[in-house]
Amino acid sequence: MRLRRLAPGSLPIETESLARALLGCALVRESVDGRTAGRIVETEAYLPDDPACHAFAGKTKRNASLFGPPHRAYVYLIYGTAFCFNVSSERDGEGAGVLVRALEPLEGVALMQLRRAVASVRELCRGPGRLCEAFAIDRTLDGVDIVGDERLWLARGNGESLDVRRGPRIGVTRAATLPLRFFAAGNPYVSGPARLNEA
DNA sequence: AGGATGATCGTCT
DNA sequence: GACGATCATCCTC
Repeated sequence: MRLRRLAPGSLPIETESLARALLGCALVRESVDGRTAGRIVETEAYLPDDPACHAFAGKTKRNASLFGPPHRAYVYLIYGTAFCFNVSSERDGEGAGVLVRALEPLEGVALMQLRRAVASVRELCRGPGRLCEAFAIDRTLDGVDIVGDERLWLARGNGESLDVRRGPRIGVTRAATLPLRFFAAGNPYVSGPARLNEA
């Protein structure tokens, strides 16, 4: 499959715009075991001065990537069991980012199945922790430049436009009602409860 | 040094 | 739908 890198500078900096722009792009992971790729179908924006954003309480060692230049990976461990992958946003020095919640598998399905021990293609990357496991994304990739890196990078979408909807973010306890989750309507690879994927 | 917390997942009913 | 696993990180003492 032909995967073409995003042109440098083609992604927006502002958080909500970035969350929208990432939908439809392909995420590509190159590892010693081979390549996996998937189309981004669900994202969540975590804004500056957003109580739900990890950057809200200030810069720490863990969340430093959120405060760096835009379009860097921010990877962290949640509940001791799963990694979550984000793309940093806003200018250098400002803490914000976009969580990637679900991918539609495009390439390397067998490798994903090996890593996840799950046969169902639908479940391979349906959820932030699942996609990180399928793509072997962990803290060693924290901070990489998602546009220029060789191991983890973004590719252009295939041109077909997605029907983008928005709604409340999943699993957050603070600022729970803000409609900052973006997803492709009707796409079976989108995570979250069905009732939130209709509107 | 110790305790609370959490942007999840898989399993069970 | 409910619940427990599991641990890096951060805050407080």
